[in-house]
Amino acid sequence: MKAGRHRSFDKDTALDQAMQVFWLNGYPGTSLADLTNAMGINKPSLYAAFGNKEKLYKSALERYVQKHGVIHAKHLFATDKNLNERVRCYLTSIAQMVTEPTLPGGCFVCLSTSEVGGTCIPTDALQTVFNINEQTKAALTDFFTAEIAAENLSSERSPVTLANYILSLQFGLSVMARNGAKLTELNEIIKLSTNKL
Amino acid sequence: MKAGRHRSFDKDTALDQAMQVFWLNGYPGTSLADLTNAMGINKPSLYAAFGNKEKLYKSALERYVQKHGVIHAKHLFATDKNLNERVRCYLTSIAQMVTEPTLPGGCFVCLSTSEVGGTCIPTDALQTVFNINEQTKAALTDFFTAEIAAENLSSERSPVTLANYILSLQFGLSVMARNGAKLTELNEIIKLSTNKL
DNA sequence: GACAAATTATACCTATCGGTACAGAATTGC
DNA sequence: GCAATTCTGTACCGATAGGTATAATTTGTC
Repeated sequence: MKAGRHRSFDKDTALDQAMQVFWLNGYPGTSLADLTNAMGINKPSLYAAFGNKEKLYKSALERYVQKHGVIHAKHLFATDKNLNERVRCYLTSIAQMVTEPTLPGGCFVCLSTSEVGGTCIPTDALQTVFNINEQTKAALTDFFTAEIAAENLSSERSPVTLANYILSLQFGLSVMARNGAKLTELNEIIKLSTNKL
Repeated sequence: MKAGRHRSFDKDTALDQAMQVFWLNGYPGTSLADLTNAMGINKPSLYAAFGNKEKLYKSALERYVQKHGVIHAKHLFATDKNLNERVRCYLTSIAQMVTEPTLPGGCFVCLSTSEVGGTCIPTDALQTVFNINEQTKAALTDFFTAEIAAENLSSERSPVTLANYILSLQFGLSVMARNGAKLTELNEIIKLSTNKL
């Protein structure tokens, strides 16, 4: 055990709280006071544990991906369903999350991407958002490449185009959720989107 | 002519500048200094002409709708194309705008909708955003209702569902543009989205 | 138990936030 | 030309922004 006074809060729990605040309000809309209130700590503790606002934001984004982002991909690889059903389950899983009442609503990465254009988000954080989206796109591209190779899908359209299509659907669902759309509505959209893959 | 010193700037031009700043940075990401710099006026002039930050934001949103929002609908009613082509032209028109290099990128209303969840946007402005989206949805619903009545479209799916689908596509295109997607990529997405309405 | 190391709470820093008071400058009606 | 009116520029307001110095407190090591 290392010497010195012990941290009186759980770092991961505090990061979860910070993530939810950023998720709700975005980067410029979140103040340090918002963060310390939600995390139940004071500023020096925040800076000692997480660096600064920007680094905390990046950590929150990465935690979001781990906790609420990667969990949906498993539906794409379920062995007991055909391609259409799997993509539908994947998107429905996302739709459930973005409308989940106990969460801030929408997708944190989508909000961050929307805010990316502005001058108020530090360059490093901006790059983190781009990287996350690039990873999602790459994963979807790989998925569709494999599906085409397995002849579950026509090769008429490129895997990249299909990946872009799904990614833009995810974004669309997220913003719709922020606009107050209900899960049933999102599921209707998904049905419409995936009946012609 | 009314008495007193004349306003030394054009109100509509100044509003256009403000709109672009809000469009780029969002509501919490835009400061009064950003606004006055872009508008080329100082704060008392801004307050005299536009009220305050929130009212200016609402005015900017309404101007956005008039200047960059309503112009796309005409493609839905072109008489020389079938339904699929018309919807495609509508979405392509939007895709062009959200990727237009001389504009801030993405859709202002989409960004505002994304930011709606937070606590930093005043309630009135929030309501304005909801109203705009409600109008868009209503217009699309009316459009699809008419198309079904004209037997250009199967009545399997409700006009509201179809409207939600198109609206979520618009949002998806907007966020994709913010993520750096090129117009050609967005057009691929649109082709994929509309090839079996 | 003394000391070194690490965390805590308070208080403070400068800069900027949204918003305004006030004085001077410009314009019209008379 | 003068009064009334309206806008502009500067300077300022209290509050809050992100961030930190400092001292007190808690811990493991010797």
